[in-house]
Amino acid sequence: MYSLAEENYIKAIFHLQQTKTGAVSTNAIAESMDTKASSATDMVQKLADKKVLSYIKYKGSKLTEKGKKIATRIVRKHRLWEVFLVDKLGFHWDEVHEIAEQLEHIHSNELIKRLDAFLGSPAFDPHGDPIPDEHGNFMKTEKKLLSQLNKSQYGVCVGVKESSAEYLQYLDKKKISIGTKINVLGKEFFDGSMVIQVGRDQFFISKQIAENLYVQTN
Amino acid sequence: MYSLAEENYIKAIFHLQQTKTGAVSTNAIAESMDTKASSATDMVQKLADKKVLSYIKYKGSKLTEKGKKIATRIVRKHRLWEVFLVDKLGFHWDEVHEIAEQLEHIHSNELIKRLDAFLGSPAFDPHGDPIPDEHGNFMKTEKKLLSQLNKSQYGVCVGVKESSAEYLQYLDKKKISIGTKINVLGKEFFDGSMVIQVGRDQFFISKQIAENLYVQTN
DNA sequence: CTTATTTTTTAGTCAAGGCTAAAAAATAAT
DNA sequence: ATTATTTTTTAGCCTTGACTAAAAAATAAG
Repeated sequence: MYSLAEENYIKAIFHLQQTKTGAVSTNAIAESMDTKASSATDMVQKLADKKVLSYIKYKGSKLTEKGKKIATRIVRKHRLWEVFLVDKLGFHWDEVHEIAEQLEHIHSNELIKRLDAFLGSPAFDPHGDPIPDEHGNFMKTEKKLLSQLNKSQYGVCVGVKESSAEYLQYLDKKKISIGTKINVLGKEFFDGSMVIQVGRDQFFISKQIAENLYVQTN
Repeated sequence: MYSLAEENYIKAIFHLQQTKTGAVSTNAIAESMDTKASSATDMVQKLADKKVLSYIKYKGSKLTEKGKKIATRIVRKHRLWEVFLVDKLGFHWDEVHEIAEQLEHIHSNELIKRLDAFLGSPAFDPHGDPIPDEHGNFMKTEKKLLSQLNKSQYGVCVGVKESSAEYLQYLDKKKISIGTKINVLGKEFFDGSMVIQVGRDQFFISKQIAENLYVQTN
């Protein structure tokens, strides 16, 4: 059994090595955990002792198969709980992260199995992120960023890259959620800004908005 | 915000002062928390500093109004989650305690409000224990112990005093659950044992069984 | 009303998980 | 190829919540 702190480190490292390739730096871990590098060093040394990750002094950390398994279990729990909060309790997608952050640490295999069944074994969470199955396998999707589309193309929103409450609330205000169809009416090559159409509304979005929204284009 | 350890102490003291009258002894707290008296002393001193309870050296502890409020909130959460686990996820009533013990520490008022609504604002948990409302008020019930009934009387099971998995499993085996009607066919005054009827079955039960089952008799 | 026993508290440790300050290694800049 | 700078680690300390052993208070027994 792993402590709350250990689980949170494992999850953070897992997410970090999704984006960056190779070993994850101690500083990156500390930053993402909102703590000091010295604390992160202590923790990765402990997790290395427990064979959860491989760690080379001054070189960084990389989760072992064991570590990845622990991480995907936590991610699975987090995302299933998010589905529960939105689908069953009627929460809004920008309100669930914090609560799921707590619920993901509840220990009970039976609970997860039953929760999954109760929710109809969803493949994606309310933000469009894939929910790993009980073996830790993620459903592969060929999604791209809205910013990669050009004029006259369109896509269906399938998820977000950034999921801060601010960003999600912006999307809400613009009536964009999972499943929303987005038409690109124009694109400015200088700054990457776009004019898009959502439902009957047309409006301008900055590059920053466009490169944090995933769309599917088939 | 209170730590996990603090919340568990508060809850334990709350339950202890339900049964025993007056202040709760440090030893009783230690025993119920499965820890040593010295640890309990440390904790009650800390909780007294925080005005959660009043503590007099060598005399024991008593929750303040503030402390009782915290405790009932935790009890409310625990029991609501138990209803969720049984009613929605199909768990058996003897399997839910451990999981609810974890879920009761999730912090979110909105979550509890929505969970309560989702479950239809139940007044009792799967063991027949009353669920306090959002103001901390328990529904009053005039239940008595099965052992208090005499020959030819009957009652409807409304709860259990003891809720160990062993006891609950015994009740299951005998097909006794909340709502089950129980007829007392005979009672032995020497040892308090009884012969009872449940559905079409008649069988013998010891005093120990009878005095851990609550019934309503109106 | 003393002595014995039980209960409770105090004093001193320990592990987990943080922190700061300083040292050491790696990387960048002259 | 040396400095300078950044990154990472080490060393030492703090808090929380546990523990053991010993002291002190309360209660029971003679």
